[in-house]
Order: sequence, then C-alpha cells, then structure tokens
Amino acid sequence: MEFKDNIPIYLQIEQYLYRQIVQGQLPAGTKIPSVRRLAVDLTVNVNTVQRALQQMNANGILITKRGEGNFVTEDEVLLAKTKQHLLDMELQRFTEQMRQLGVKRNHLVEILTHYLEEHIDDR
Amino acid sequence: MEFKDNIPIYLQIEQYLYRQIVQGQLPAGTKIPSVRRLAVDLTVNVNTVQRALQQMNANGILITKRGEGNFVTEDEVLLAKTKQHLLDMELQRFTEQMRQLGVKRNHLVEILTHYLEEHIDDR
Amino acid sequence: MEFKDNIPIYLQIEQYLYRQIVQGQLPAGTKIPSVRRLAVDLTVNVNTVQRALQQMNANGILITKRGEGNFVTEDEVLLAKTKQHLLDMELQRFTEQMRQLGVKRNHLVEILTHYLEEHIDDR
Amino acid sequence: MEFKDNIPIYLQIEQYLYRQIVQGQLPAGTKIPSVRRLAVDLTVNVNTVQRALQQMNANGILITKRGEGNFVTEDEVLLAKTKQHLLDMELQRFTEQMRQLGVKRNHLVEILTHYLEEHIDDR
DNA sequence: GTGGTCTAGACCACG
DNA sequence: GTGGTCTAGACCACC
Repeated sequence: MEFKDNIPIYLQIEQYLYRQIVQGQLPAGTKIPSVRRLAVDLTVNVNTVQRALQQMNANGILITKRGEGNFVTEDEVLLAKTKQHLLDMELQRFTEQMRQLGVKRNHLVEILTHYLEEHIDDR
Repeated sequence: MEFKDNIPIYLQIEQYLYRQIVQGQLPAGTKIPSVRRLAVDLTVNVNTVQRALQQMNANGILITKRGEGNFVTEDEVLLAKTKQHLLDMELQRFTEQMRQLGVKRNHLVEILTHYLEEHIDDR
Repeated sequence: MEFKDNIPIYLQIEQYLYRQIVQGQLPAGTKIPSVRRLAVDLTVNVNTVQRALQQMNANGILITKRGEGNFVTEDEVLLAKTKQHLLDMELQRFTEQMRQLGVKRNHLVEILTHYLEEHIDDR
Repeated sequence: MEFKDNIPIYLQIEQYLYRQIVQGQLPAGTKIPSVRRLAVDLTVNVNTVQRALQQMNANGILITKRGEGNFVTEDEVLLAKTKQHLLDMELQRFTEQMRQLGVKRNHLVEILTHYLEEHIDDR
C-alpha cells in the first residue's frame, strides 16, 4: 500500500480499513490484524496505526477486546449506516465541487456518463 | 469567506480563485485585487495570500507584473485546459472513491440520479 | 556561508544544496539536516530554509517524510538529469551572453582557453 | 524585446544597451534614442528607462548633454575596457559555476566543445 | 501604489 | 524532534 503525501497516514489507514469493512472483505465480527502486524504490513509506525484504530473505536465501528484484539462491530445497522454515510459524503462533496466549477445540476449526469465512457478501461 | 480547518488556507484561497477564474467571474486578462486587498478581504495575512498567488503564477494561470499587480492569463487555451483539468480531477476522485466503496460502474449514474432527486432543494 | 545581496537567500540555499547533491557530497538517499538545523547553521530564518526545500521537494529532488526529515531522492536517473540540466543551463547562458557580446562561436574555445591560462592559479 | 520576469527591467535595458554599444551597433559618439522614444519602443515606463541610463551615465559610458540627449562616450579606451570587463565577468561566472558543479578545469574546454557541437544550429 | 523577501515567534500535525 | 502553516511587522525593488 502506498500513501499520498499530503494526507495524514493515519487517516489513509482509517479510510483503508473503512473501505475493507464496507465492502465486506472484513465482515462483521471479524478480528482485524494486530496493531503490530498492521504496522509491519503497512511499513508505518505503530503509533500511526494506533491512532487510526482509536478513532474507529470511538465511532463504534471497531470493538477492542482487551488481550484479544480489535474486532469489527457486529452491529449490522451501524455498518449499513456507516456505508451510507461514506457514500453520501462523497456524493455531497462531488456535487458541491461541480457546482463550484460552474456545472449545472442537469448537466451532471451527462458529464459523468461522458467521463465513464472515455475511461471505459479503468477498472 | 470562511475557511475549513483541516486544509491549509493558502490552498483554499488558491482553489477559490481557480473557481472564480474558471467560472468566468475573473475573465482572462483581468487584474485581480492586490495581495494586501485580498488579505484584508479574506482576513488573513499578506504572506498567506502571496503563497496562494505564487503557485498560480508558477502554473501560468496568473501573470505578475512588477509594481502593477496580478492578472489572469489571456491564454484561453491554458484556461480551457485548466478548467478541464479541474473537472477531471473531481471526476476521477469521485469514481475512484465510489469504486473503493464497492459501487459498480454501471450503478454510478443511478446512484447519482437518486442522490440528486433526494436533495432537489439544494441550490 | 555568505549570501549575495541581490539574489533571494532561499534561491541561494536551493542552489547550494543542488551543488552539494550534484557533486555527491549529499548522496542519493541521504537525510539532510533538519530545517531548524540548517537555519541555525546558515543563520537565516526557518521559513527561509523551508522555502528553499519546498521547491526542491516539488521538483522531486528531495523527499519529505513527515516527522522524519528530508531525504535526497534515490532516483538516480532524476539526479543525473538534474545535473545535466544544471550544466546545460550554465552552458546556454554562457554561450548566449558571449554571443550578445559579439563573440563568434569559433572564437569561444579560444577565449576560454586564454582566460584559463591567465587565471591559472585560481583554484 | 521581451523581458525576463525575475530580473529588474531596468537592468535588462542597461544590459541591452551595453551589448549594442560593445558590438558597435551604437558606435562611439552616437546619440541614442530619447528616453521617451525608448520607453515607447520597449513598452516600459519612462522612469524605468531613466534608471537604466542614469547608471550608465555614472559609469561614464553615456554622456548626457542637456537639451540634446544621451550620447555614447567617445573615449575608446573606456569602451574597450568596458567590453573586456563584461567578457571577464561572464568568464569568471562561468568557470566558477562549473567548478561548483564539480567540473574539473581541464574538462572545461572539452565540455564546451561538446556542447557547441550539439547545438551547432543555434545562431 | 504594486509585489517580493525576510524575520521572529507561535502553534499544529506527524511519527 | 520533525516538517507545515500562519501571523505581524518590517524593509526593499519596481513602476
């Protein structure tokens, strides 16, 4: 995994884990790798991983069991809400940015379609 | 104008001016307000404004004339390119984020349409 | 280190570091002194050093690792290119200036040789 | 005539006139165009031209005759000295820069020759 | 008046 | 401890 330079690494890790969970690669109830394991895998400092997990813990998306590790919450409702929230954030940001760039609402879909056609090979 | 806390102010100013130019509120060749004027209007330090302009100057979108001020480039091609680039950046970001959230490409338009309908009142 | 008065200090620092890197005194991958350290050594303000490094960072010749420091890129190709570019810049400037002073191309080498002989003691 | 952005215009004008004189396009004793004329031709401010001439005047290379205009000095010795000085400045700068870039003295001619061959078409 | 540079000092984010 | 940002205030160069 590679990190962009202008965004804090811990945020990128957090985001990365969110994606994994939301997509189901880390299903509800799963134990996620240990902090040290993640730190090694991602070649970052342990503190950095800690900080990422800490915040997800506060949000309730991760449950820490002392001596056992971190687990994805089994609260399916929360998971669904989280996913929806992430989607909405992106949609809101996107529409807002496009608006600021002078794109009319009724052109949005058109532009998106056009873009998708042009980049049809991108995964 | 208000600034978000997690993004450097100078970047937000830069973005703000880019928007203004791309939308045509600052047409090609226009003199933009002096650094000191902008600093007062935006209630930030002169240096912070400088830094924003400096980058745009390096990109050629602004032309600095010594002792006169900063002017929007008259290179219409560059302006068009810049606009397209800004649009593409957002589109790329959007589609990439949605992909990471597990949204299939052929669902993208559908989701966007749905979102727009739900938030029909937003300007 | 002393600075000339008519050239911005940050540019002179940049140039100084470029020289160091190109000559191999700061080999690829090396950690360069911290901004604060450099500021003290060169008896200039921290911001001034920052500004110099910032540009080199943008050019890819320096890599900034958050909380760790600045490192010379390990991209040997880029380093070679940079060196060649610096050389070419000087050669171009030199030949152009001599041309403007009315020196014919086929006299250039002759004049240079003559100059070198006259100043044979200069290091 | 076009001006580089990072060098004061008045210096570029001064340099330009020096070149003209040294190359003989403005021979000893010639009246140079009036300040206003130059300002129009070069599309710069009158003050800027003044400043350039003023310095050349102080150096004795230009003679101001009140009510008549500015003339190139007729002091051929001074002219020759000036030319030599300009040449030496460039040679010194060039050799010094190359030295800082790690080029050995005995490689200088070789590199220059090589460069000239590569750019054989440049005027 | 315009932009450009520099300083001193502060606070924050990161690892 | 590292780099990044921001401020307030100063001085300079240019037109």
